[in-house]
Amino acid sequence: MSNPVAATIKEIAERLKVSPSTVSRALNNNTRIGKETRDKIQQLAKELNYEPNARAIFFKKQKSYVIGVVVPFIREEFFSQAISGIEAAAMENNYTILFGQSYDDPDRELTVLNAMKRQGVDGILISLSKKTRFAGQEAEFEKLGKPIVFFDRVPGTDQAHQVYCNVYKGTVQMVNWLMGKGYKRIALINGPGELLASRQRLKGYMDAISARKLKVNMQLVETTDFSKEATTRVVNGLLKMKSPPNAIISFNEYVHMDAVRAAEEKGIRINQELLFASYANLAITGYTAHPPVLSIEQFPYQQGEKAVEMLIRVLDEPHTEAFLQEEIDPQLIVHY
Amino acid sequence: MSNPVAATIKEIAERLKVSPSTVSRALNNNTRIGKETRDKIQQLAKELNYEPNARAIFFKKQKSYVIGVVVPFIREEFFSQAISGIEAAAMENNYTILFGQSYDDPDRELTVLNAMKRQGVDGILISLSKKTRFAGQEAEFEKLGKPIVFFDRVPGTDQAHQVYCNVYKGTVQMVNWLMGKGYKRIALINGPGELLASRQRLKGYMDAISARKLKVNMQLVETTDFSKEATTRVVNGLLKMKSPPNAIISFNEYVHMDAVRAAEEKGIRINQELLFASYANLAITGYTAHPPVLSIEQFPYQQGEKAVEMLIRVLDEPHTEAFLQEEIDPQLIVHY
DNA sequence: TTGTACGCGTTATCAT
DNA sequence: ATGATAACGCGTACAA
Repeated sequence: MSNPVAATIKEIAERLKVSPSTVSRALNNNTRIGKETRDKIQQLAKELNYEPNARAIFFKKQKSYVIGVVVPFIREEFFSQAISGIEAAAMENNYTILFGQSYDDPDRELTVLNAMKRQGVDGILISLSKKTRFAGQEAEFEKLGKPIVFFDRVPGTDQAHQVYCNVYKGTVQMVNWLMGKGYKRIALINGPGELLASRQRLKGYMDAISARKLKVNMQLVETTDFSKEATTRVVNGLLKMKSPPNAIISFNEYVHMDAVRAAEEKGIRINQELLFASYANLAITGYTAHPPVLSIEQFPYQQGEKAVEMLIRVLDEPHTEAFLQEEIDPQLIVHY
Repeated sequence: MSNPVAATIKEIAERLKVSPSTVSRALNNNTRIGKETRDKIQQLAKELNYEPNARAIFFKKQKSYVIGVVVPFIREEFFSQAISGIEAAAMENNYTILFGQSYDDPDRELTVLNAMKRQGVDGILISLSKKTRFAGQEAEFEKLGKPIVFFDRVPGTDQAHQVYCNVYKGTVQMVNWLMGKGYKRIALINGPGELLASRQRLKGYMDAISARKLKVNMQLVETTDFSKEATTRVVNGLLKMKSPPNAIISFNEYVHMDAVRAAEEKGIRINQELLFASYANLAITGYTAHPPVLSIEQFPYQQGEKAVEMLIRVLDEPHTEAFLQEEIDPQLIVHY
C-alpha cells in the first residue's frame, strides 16, 4: 500500500554513472545537454517510473504550489461554484488548493488563515465573512505575509487585489427591466448597511429610479439580517402598506425563499400579483415552487478562475506595487 | 506583502551563540535541555515571531500533513457537509486537505488522484464516482501507493478501508414506518442496479416487506438513471397503474424533487393522496414546495470526521494488515 | 546539557 | 556537455 519504489534522481545517477545534476537537467530538459545522455536518462526514469519528489522541490524552491482558499460556507451553491472555478484554474496551472471555511465568523476566519500560513501556502484567495470589518483589520491580513486576492466578498477599499462582480450595474439593469414592464412600486429587501454588497444594491436601486426622474420611496427599502424571522417581518410590513409593492427584490436567493414563503402565507399569488426578483441565479431555486422571475448572474465560477489567475500573476511578479482589480459584469436573467 | 522576516532556527542560534540543534530542541522541548537556555531561546523565538518552516519539516519527515479529498460534486449538499466534517477533523489533527472533484467521471477521478499523488499527499479520502467500477480497477488505486479511505460511496468489497452509512437498515425502518401507518402500496424509485447503494435500498425494501409475510410487487420497483426525463417517465408509469402506489420512496432528494414535479403535473396532491419519502435529509428540500415526509439521515459530516480519523490511524500504523471498516447507523427522520 | 555532522531530494552555481 | 559542491531548514544520532 505504501509507496512501492520511489526512484530518486540520485539512484538514476548512480545506475548510469552520471552526476545527479545531469539527471536533473535531462529530466527538466531546459539546459543544453547531450541528446544521447538525455535519452538514456529519460528512458531509465520511465522504466523506474521516477516521480519527482514534490516535497523536495517545494522545499528547494521555497514554493509549495498550494493556494489557500477561504469561503464562508461551501454549502452555499455560490461558493461551491466559485471553488469549482478555482479548482479548475489551479489545476491548469499546477497548483492545488487548501481549503477552509470561515462560517461567517471573523475569528474562525483568522484561525483558518493562520493555519494556512503555517502550512506554507504560496498565497491566499478569500471571500470575506459577512462580519469581517476589513477597515482596521488590515494589519491582521498583512501579518500573514502572504499575497491575498479577495473575490466576490471583497473589502471596501481599492488597496487590495480583488475580483468581484459589480452588483450595482446588475441592480440598475433589474430596476430598468421592471420599470420598462410597468412595475413601478419596487421594494428592495436589502442586507445590513455595513455590507459593501448592500450599499451597491441600494445605490443601483436609487440611481435607476432617479434616472427616470422618479422619486425613491424609502418605505419600499427594507433591511434583513438574513434570518427567516427578520425577512418575514419585513415582508409582512410591505404587504400591509396602503399601496403595497408589485415587485420585490431580495438581497439573495436565500432571503428570496424566505420572502416567498412569508408572502405565500398571506395568500399572495407569487409572481402573479407580486413579482419576485433576486440575485445569484442559483440552480437550487429551480427546484423550489417559486423561483425568482429575475435574477442576477454573478458568475462565481469565473470569479474563481480569475482570482486564481490574478494570484498567480502576483506570485510571479512579487515586486509589483499596484493592486490588481478585476470587475466582472453581471447578467440579468429573466425566467419565464 | 511578502513574508516580512521568516526567522529560522539558524538565525536564532547565531544570535544566541548556540548551535541550531540546541534551538531545535528548545523549541520542541522534548529532549532534556537546560531550563535557562530553553527559556532564553523560546523568548527570542517569540520576539522574532519564529514560525517553523513547514516545507522543511515535511521534507525532512517525508510527510506532508496533507490529505487528498475527492468527491463527485461539492455542489451537492451531502458532499459539502462531508467535506465540512473532514475539514474539522483534519484541522483538529493538524492536517490540511487538498481537494478535487470527479464530476462522477472515472477518468477525471484518476486524473485528480494522480495530481494528488504528485503533490505528495500522505493519504486519500474518496467518495467514488457513480460510474467507477471498483472491481477490476483496484490496480489503478493501488498504483497510487497511498493509503486510501473510502467514504459513503464505497467500493463493493471489504478489501478496503471504508466508512459508510448502512442504507439497508434505513430502508427497512422506512418501510416499517410506512406499513405501520397503513401505507401498503409503496413504490421504490431506485438507482441503477450496479450501484451498491441501489442494491442496499432494494434489499432493505424487499426484506422489510417479506418480514411482514407480504409479497413484494416488483411492478412498484422502478429504476432511474437520475435524469429528470427518466424519473418523470417512471412516475408517470406508476401513476397509471390500476392500483397506483400511495407512497413513493425516491433514491435521493434530487430524484425526489423531480418525482414530485412529475406527480404535480398530473394533478396529484403531494403528500396527501401520495406520500413522498427519500434519502439524505438535505436542508435544501426545506425550501422546496414539498419536502419528503420521510427522509433518512446519513450523517455526512460524521462520515467525514470518521474517515479522517481512520486515515490517520492507518498512517500511524502503516504495517497493519487488516482493512478498517466503520458503519454508521442511519436515522429515520419524520417531517410533519 | 550541548555541539557536530549528516541527510532528506532537488536545483543553482561554478568549475571543468 | 557534464561534474562537483553548496544550499534550502530542520531533526537527530552521535560525540563530547
